[in-house]
Amino acid sequence: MYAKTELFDTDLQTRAELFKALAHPARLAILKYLAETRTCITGDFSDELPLSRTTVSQHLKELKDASLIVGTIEGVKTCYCLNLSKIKEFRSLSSEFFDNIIASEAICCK
Amino acid sequence: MYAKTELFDTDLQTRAELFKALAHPARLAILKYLAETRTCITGDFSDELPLSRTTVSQHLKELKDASLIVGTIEGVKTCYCLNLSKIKEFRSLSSEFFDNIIASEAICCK
DNA sequence: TAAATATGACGTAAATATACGTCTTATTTT
DNA sequence: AAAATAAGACGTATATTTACGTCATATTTA
Repeated sequence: MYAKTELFDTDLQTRAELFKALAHPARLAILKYLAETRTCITGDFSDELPLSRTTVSQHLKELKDASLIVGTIEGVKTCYCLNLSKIKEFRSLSSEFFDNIIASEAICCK
Repeated sequence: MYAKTELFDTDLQTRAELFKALAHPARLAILKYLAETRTCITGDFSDELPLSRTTVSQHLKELKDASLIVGTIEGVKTCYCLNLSKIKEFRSLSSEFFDNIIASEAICCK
Protein backbone atom coordinates (compact mmCIF):
# COMPACT_ATOMS: atom_id res chain seq x y z
CA MET A 1 0.00 0.00 0.00
CA TYR A 2 0.99 3.64 -0.06
CA ALA A 3 2.75 5.06 -3.05
CA LYS A 4 -0.51 4.58 -4.85
CA THR A 5 0.14 8.11 -5.94
CA GLU A 6 1.87 6.60 -8.95
CA LEU A 7 -1.45 5.33 -10.24
CA PHE A 8 -2.59 8.88 -11.00
CA ASP A 9 -1.89 11.10 -14.01
CA THR A 10 1.67 12.46 -14.00
CA ASP A 11 0.12 15.87 -14.33
CA LEU A 12 -1.69 15.47 -11.02
CA GLN A 13 1.38 13.89 -9.42
CA THR A 14 3.54 16.85 -10.42
CA ARG A 15 1.12 19.38 -9.02
CA ALA A 16 0.62 17.38 -5.82
CA GLU A 17 4.38 17.32 -5.29
CA LEU A 18 4.60 21.05 -5.80
CA PHE A 19 1.93 21.63 -3.18
CA LYS A 20 3.63 19.17 -0.86
CA ALA A 21 6.91 21.08 -1.08
CA LEU A 22 5.03 24.14 0.18
CA ALA A 23 3.04 22.29 2.84
CA HIS A 24 5.13 23.26 5.85
CA PRO A 25 5.35 26.72 7.46
CA ALA A 26 9.12 26.41 7.91
CA ARG A 27 9.60 26.05 4.17
CA LEU A 28 7.27 28.96 3.45
CA ALA A 29 9.17 31.01 6.05
CA ILE A 30 12.47 30.27 4.32
CA LEU A 31 11.13 31.35 0.93
CA LYS A 32 9.54 34.44 2.44
CA TYR A 33 12.77 35.37 4.21
CA LEU A 34 14.81 35.02 1.02
CA ALA A 35 12.37 37.27 -0.82
CA GLU A 36 12.07 39.91 1.90
CA THR A 37 15.78 40.26 2.55
CA ARG A 38 16.62 39.93 -1.15
CA THR A 39 19.68 38.01 -0.06
CA CYS A 40 20.72 34.41 0.09
CA ILE A 41 21.16 32.17 3.10
CA THR A 42 24.84 31.70 3.75
CA GLY A 43 25.05 31.16 7.47
CA ASP A 44 23.19 29.33 10.17
CA PHE A 45 19.58 30.04 9.35
CA SER A 46 18.25 28.21 12.41
CA ASP A 47 18.61 31.49 14.35
CA GLU A 48 15.65 32.73 12.36
CA LEU A 49 13.44 29.72 12.98
CA PRO A 50 12.26 27.85 16.08
CA LEU A 51 13.93 24.69 14.83
CA SER A 52 17.32 23.05 15.18
CA ARG A 53 20.06 23.47 12.61
CA THR A 54 19.71 19.95 11.22
CA THR A 55 15.95 20.27 10.86
CA VAL A 56 16.33 23.53 8.98
CA SER A 57 18.97 21.89 6.82
CA GLN A 58 16.46 19.16 6.01
CA HIS A 59 13.81 21.67 4.98
CA LEU A 60 16.38 23.46 2.82
CA LYS A 61 17.10 20.14 1.14
CA GLU A 62 13.42 19.62 0.39
CA LEU A 63 13.15 23.05 -1.17
CA LYS A 64 16.26 22.29 -3.18
CA ASP A 65 14.87 18.92 -4.31
CA ALA A 66 11.76 20.74 -5.49
CA SER A 67 14.04 23.25 -7.30
CA LEU A 68 12.44 26.16 -5.47
CA ILE A 69 15.91 27.16 -4.30
CA VAL A 70 19.41 26.45 -5.56
CA GLY A 71 22.45 25.81 -3.39
CA THR A 72 25.99 26.58 -4.40
CA ILE A 73 29.07 25.81 -2.33
CA GLU A 74 31.20 28.83 -1.51
CA GLY A 75 34.25 27.55 0.25
CA VAL A 76 33.21 26.41 3.70
CA LYS A 77 29.77 27.95 3.33
CA THR A 78 26.81 27.03 1.20
CA CYS A 79 24.75 29.71 -0.47
CA TYR A 80 21.04 29.06 -0.88
CA CYS A 81 19.16 31.35 -3.24
CA LEU A 82 15.66 31.56 -4.65
CA ASN A 83 15.16 29.95 -8.04
CA LEU A 84 12.82 32.58 -9.42
CA SER A 85 12.36 30.99 -12.83
CA LYS A 86 11.16 27.77 -11.22
CA ILE A 87 8.96 29.67 -8.81
CA LYS A 88 7.35 31.45 -11.76
CA GLU A 89 6.78 28.09 -13.39
CA PHE A 90 5.17 26.82 -10.19
CA ARG A 91 2.95 29.86 -9.94
CA SER A 92 1.66 29.05 -13.41
CA LEU A 93 1.00 25.42 -12.54
CA SER A 94 -0.81 26.45 -9.40
CA SER A 95 -2.84 29.25 -10.97
CA GLU A 96 -3.77 27.08 -13.91
CA PHE A 97 -5.17 24.44 -11.59
CA PHE A 98 -7.29 26.91 -9.64
CA ASP A 99 -8.40 28.76 -12.76
CA ASN A 100 -9.60 25.60 -14.48
CA ILE A 101 -11.75 24.75 -11.50
CA ILE A 102 -13.13 28.25 -11.13
CA ALA A 103 -13.83 28.54 -14.88
CA SER A 104 -16.01 25.44 -14.72
CA GLU A 105 -18.63 27.34 -12.76
CA ALA A 106 -19.77 24.05 -11.36
CA ILE A 107 -23.06 24.27 -9.55
CA CYS A 108 -23.84 22.70 -6.22
CA CYS A 109 -26.58 20.06 -6.20
CA LYS A 110 -28.46 21.84 -3.44
CA MET B 1 8.39 17.32 19.05
CA TYR B 2 6.31 17.72 15.93
CA ALA B 3 3.48 20.22 15.81
CA LYS B 4 6.20 22.83 15.96
CA THR B 5 4.20 24.28 13.12
CA GLU B 6 2.34 26.27 15.77
CA LEU B 7 5.47 28.28 16.46
CA PHE B 8 5.18 30.00 13.09
CA ASP B 9 3.06 32.96 11.99
CA THR B 10 -0.61 32.07 11.62
CA ASP B 11 -0.38 33.50 8.14
CA LEU B 12 2.23 30.91 7.18
CA GLN B 13 0.36 28.17 8.99
CA THR B 14 -2.82 28.95 7.06
CA ARG B 15 -1.07 28.85 3.72
CA ALA B 16 0.83 25.68 4.60
CA GLU B 17 -2.45 23.97 5.48
CA LEU B 18 -3.96 25.05 2.20
CA PHE B 19 -1.06 23.56 0.28
CA LYS B 20 -1.23 20.41 2.39
CA ALA B 21 -4.88 19.90 1.50
CA LEU B 22 -3.82 19.87 -2.16
CA ALA B 23 -0.74 17.72 -1.65
CA HIS B 24 -2.23 14.41 -2.83
CA PRO B 25 -3.12 13.47 -6.41
CA ALA B 26 -6.34 11.80 -5.29
CA ARG B 27 -7.62 15.05 -3.84
CA LEU B 28 -6.60 16.98 -6.94
CA ALA B 29 -8.34 14.33 -9.06
CA ILE B 30 -11.54 14.75 -7.08
CA LEU B 31 -11.51 18.54 -7.53
CA LYS B 32 -10.69 18.19 -11.21
CA TYR B 33 -13.50 15.69 -11.72
CA LEU B 34 -16.04 17.93 -10.02
CA ALA B 35 -14.99 20.83 -12.25
CA GLU B 36 -14.87 18.87 -15.50
CA THR B 37 -18.21 17.15 -15.07
CA ARG B 38 -19.79 20.25 -13.54
CA THR B 39 -21.73 17.92 -11.28
CA CYS B 40 -21.48 16.82 -7.70
CA ILE B 41 -20.41 13.48 -6.32
CA THR B 42 -23.45 11.62 -5.10
CA GLY B 43 -22.55 7.99 -5.51
CA ASP B 44 -19.56 5.73 -5.06
CA PHE B 45 -16.70 7.77 -6.42
CA SER B 46 -14.15 5.02 -5.87
CA ASP B 47 -15.05 3.69 -9.34
CA GLU B 48 -13.24 6.70 -10.73
CA LEU B 49 -10.09 6.29 -8.63
CA PRO B 50 -7.63 3.44 -8.02
CA LEU B 51 -8.48 3.51 -4.33
CA SER B 52 -10.95 1.80 -2.05
CA ARG B 53 -14.24 3.38 -1.07
CA THR B 54 -13.12 4.13 2.48
CA THR B 55 -9.89 5.75 1.36
CA VAL B 56 -11.75 7.97 -1.08
CA SER B 57 -14.18 8.83 1.70
CA GLN B 58 -11.21 9.88 3.81
CA HIS B 59 -9.85 12.15 1.09
CA LEU B 60 -13.32 13.67 0.65
CA LYS B 61 -13.33 14.39 4.37
CA GLU B 62 -9.98 16.18 4.12
CA LEU B 63 -11.23 18.33 1.26
CA LYS B 64 -14.34 19.08 3.30
CA ASP B 65 -12.27 19.96 6.39
CA ALA B 66 -10.31 22.39 4.21
CA SER B 67 -13.64 23.81 2.96
CA LEU B 68 -12.65 23.12 -0.65
CA ILE B 69 -15.86 21.11 -1.02
CA VAL B 70 -19.12 21.05 0.86
CA GLY B 71 -21.15 17.95 1.65
CA THR B 72 -24.87 17.89 2.13
CA ILE B 73 -26.93 14.87 3.08
CA GLU B 74 -29.64 13.98 0.60
CA GLY B 75 -31.58 11.15 2.14
CA VAL B 76 -29.41 8.07 1.99
CA LYS B 77 -26.88 9.78 -0.25
CA THR B 78 -24.38 12.54 0.42
CA CYS B 79 -23.78 15.21 -2.16
CA TYR B 80 -20.27 16.64 -2.41
CA CYS B 81 -19.90 19.85 -4.38
CA LEU B 82 -17.11 22.32 -5.08
CA ASN B 83 -17.00 25.34 -2.80
CA LEU B 84 -16.05 27.84 -5.47
CA SER B 85 -15.97 30.88 -3.19
CA LYS B 86 -13.43 29.18 -0.94
CA ILE B 87 -11.42 27.98 -3.92
CA LYS B 88 -11.28 31.57 -5.19
CA GLU B 89 -10.07 32.66 -1.78
CA PHE B 90 -7.41 29.98 -1.87
CA ARG B 91 -6.29 31.00 -5.32
CA SER B 92 -5.74 34.50 -3.96
CA LEU B 93 -3.74 33.25 -0.99
CA SER B 94 -1.64 31.07 -3.25
CA SER B 95 -1.08 33.71 -5.95
CA GLU B 96 -0.27 36.34 -3.39
CA PHE B 97 2.43 34.17 -1.90
CA PHE B 98 4.06 33.46 -5.24
CA ASP B 99 3.70 37.06 -6.40
CA ASN B 100 5.37 38.49 -3.32
CA ILE B 101 8.37 36.24 -3.86
CA ILE B 102 8.60 36.99 -7.56
CA ALA B 103 8.19 40.73 -7.00
CA SER B 104 11.22 40.73 -4.72
CA GLU B 105 13.49 40.10 -7.67
CA ALA B 106 15.95 38.56 -5.25
CA ILE B 107 19.34 37.99 -6.77
CA CYS B 108 21.39 34.85 -6.38
CA CYS B 109 24.74 35.26 -4.63
CA LYS B 110 26.58 33.59 -7.48
C1' DT C 1 50.04 21.42 10.23
C1' DA C 2 46.53 21.74 13.98
C1' DA C 3 42.38 23.77 15.60
C1' DA C 4 38.17 25.80 14.55
C1' DT C 5 34.20 26.19 11.83
C1' DA C 6 30.49 24.93 8.51
C1' DT C 7 27.41 21.79 6.83
C1' DG C 8 25.69 17.66 4.83
C1' DA C 9 25.17 12.52 5.84
C1' DC C 10 23.33 9.22 8.74
C1' DG C 11 20.56 7.16 12.24
C1' DT C 12 16.51 7.27 15.06
C1' DA C 13 12.24 8.43 17.66
C1' DA C 14 7.83 10.27 17.41
C1' DA C 15 3.95 12.30 14.84
C1' DT C 16 1.20 12.20 10.96
C1' DA C 17 -0.63 10.51 6.48
C1' DT C 18 -2.24 6.86 3.64
C1' DA C 19 -4.88 2.81 2.72
C1' DC C 20 -8.23 -0.44 3.73
C1' DG C 21 -11.46 -3.75 6.16
C1' DT C 22 -15.25 -4.08 9.20
C1' DC C 23 -18.87 -2.22 11.89
C1' DT C 24 -22.64 0.95 12.75
C1' DT C 25 -26.26 3.93 11.60
C1' DA C 26 -29.65 5.79 8.68
C1' DT C 27 -32.63 5.74 4.77
C1' DT C 28 -34.96 3.43 1.18
C1' DT C 29 -37.26 -0.23 -0.99
C1' DT C 30 -39.81 -4.46 -0.91
C1' DA D 1 -41.29 -4.69 9.44
C1' DA D 2 -37.35 -6.86 6.95
C1' DA D 3 -33.86 -6.57 3.43
C1' DA D 4 -30.97 -3.77 0.77
C1' DT D 5 -28.21 0.14 0.12
C1' DA D 6 -25.19 4.23 1.32
C1' DA D 7 -21.74 6.23 3.77
C1' DG D 8 -19.35 7.77 7.80
C1' DA D 9 -17.03 5.87 12.24
C1' DC D 10 -13.59 3.14 14.00
C1' DG D 11 -9.54 0.38 14.29
C1' DT D 12 -5.17 -0.92 12.40
C1' DA D 13 -1.06 -1.67 9.52
C1' DT D 14 2.33 0.57 6.91
C1' DA D 15 4.69 4.62 4.78
C1' DT D 16 6.22 9.04 5.20
C1' DT D 17 7.28 13.38 7.50
C1' DT D 18 9.18 15.91 11.10
C1' DA D 19 12.66 16.81 14.44
C1' DC D 20 17.03 16.34 16.29
C1' DG D 21 21.60 14.48 17.87
C1' DT D 22 25.93 12.77 16.40
C1' DC D 23 29.34 11.86 13.06
C1' DA D 24 32.10 12.69 8.87
C1' DT D 25 34.09 15.72 5.59
C1' DA D 26 35.83 19.88 3.84
C1' DT D 27 37.57 24.49 4.22
C1' DT D 28 39.54 28.12 6.57
C1' DT D 29 42.29 30.30 10.15
C1' DA D 30 45.87 30.39 13.61
